[in-house]
Amino acid sequence: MVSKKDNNTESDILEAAKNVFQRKGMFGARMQEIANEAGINKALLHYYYRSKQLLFEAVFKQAFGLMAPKLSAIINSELSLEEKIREFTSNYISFVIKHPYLPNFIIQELNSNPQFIEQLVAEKNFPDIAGFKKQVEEMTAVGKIRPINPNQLFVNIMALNVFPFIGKPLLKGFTKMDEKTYQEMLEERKTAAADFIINAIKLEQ
Amino acid sequence: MVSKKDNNTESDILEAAKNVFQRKGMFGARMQEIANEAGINKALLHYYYRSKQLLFEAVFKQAFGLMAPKLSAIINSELSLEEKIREFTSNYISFVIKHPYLPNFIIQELNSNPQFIEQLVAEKNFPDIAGFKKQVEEMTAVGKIRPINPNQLFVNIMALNVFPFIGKPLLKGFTKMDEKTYQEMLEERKTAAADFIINAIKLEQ
DNA sequence: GTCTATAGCCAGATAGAC
DNA sequence: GTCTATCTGGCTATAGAC
Repeated sequence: MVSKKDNNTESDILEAAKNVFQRKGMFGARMQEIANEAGINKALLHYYYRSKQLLFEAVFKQAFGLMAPKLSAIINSELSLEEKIREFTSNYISFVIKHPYLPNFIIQELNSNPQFIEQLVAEKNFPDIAGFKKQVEEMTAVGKIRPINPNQLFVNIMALNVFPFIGKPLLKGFTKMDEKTYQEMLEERKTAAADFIINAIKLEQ
Repeated sequence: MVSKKDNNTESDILEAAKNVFQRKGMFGARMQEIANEAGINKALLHYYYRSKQLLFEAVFKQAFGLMAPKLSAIINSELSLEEKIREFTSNYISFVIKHPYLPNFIIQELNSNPQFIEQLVAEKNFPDIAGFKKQVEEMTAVGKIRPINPNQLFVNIMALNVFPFIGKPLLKGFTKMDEKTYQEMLEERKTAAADFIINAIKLEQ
């Protein structure tokens, strides 16, 4: 039995580190700022996590671990292709509206630390999408959807869901949307993004 | 007349800085590494650009200035909506295949330096997309496309074009594509992404 | 314009008291 | 476990010779 009392400091640190790392990234973050946000002392960070690098990895793995299973659960469910797309889009956008820094954090760190990927793949942290690909091929074969490379469809689904969060400043610059309008646009995407995808692939019978 | 000789060192520095900043970001980059890559001494960086911050801004503005006009030219052309989408998608993807670090660099820095946006907007560096929006509304009004919020369509177009570059490590992890397959997928997107968009909005008459 | 040498600062990490 | 004080290294920036 692992003792469960007194794990407050440790989880306070992780929570504070999450906030700071997600806002500032690995290099932009300061241990002092994390300590302040956790309401403790710098030395304690090292007592619990030994180094900045290790603290960062703990945060990253927790963040990634939060996203991956949600995706996996839907991808590998018994739902029809159309239902999967609607379900995933709606769930994902709702989730990320509550954790807006998450996608950018993950993407950014994966881009600057390619070794993370190998590690994550090796540890089987990536949900398998083979079932999804097969489903797309079957739907194509029976003429229910327009022929499409399953990888392309997967990329499109991810792009339409993730990019509005990562590209927010850029998109706001172009479209001149204010913050409120942007949030409404994101809300609308819970169904609008799925509609867009379904329309793109569906064949009238 | 501004003298044009002897601008080699200055442009060597900018080129080296571009490479390092795009790979490592503002905080990850080291002045020493930039100096090495430019084949000169650290002190010279300061001689030409005064500080890391100013050098960074020079790189960023050059990068952003490379992308924005291409987009603007197409958006504000006389092409039909469908042609604009096909033209933009094909041009953008071809361009970024040659400059793969660019989108991530721009997005990342816009996300961590919100003041950049205000500056860019103030300096009118963002192409105006009002003409595009109007075109979408007209096409909707005459029943040529499915009704869609023009902002949503714009977001979708950007997402489908930009995300495959920014999310590359993530997408490779999920789809298990190797590097060669991934590049082929990107090539295919020059037309496939546009097809996807057109199919999503087009109405059979 | 270009270099070497170094100042000055700041952040991560540690020692050691309590 | 938690704190204060301090070490240490690395990085930006500058001084000054050539």
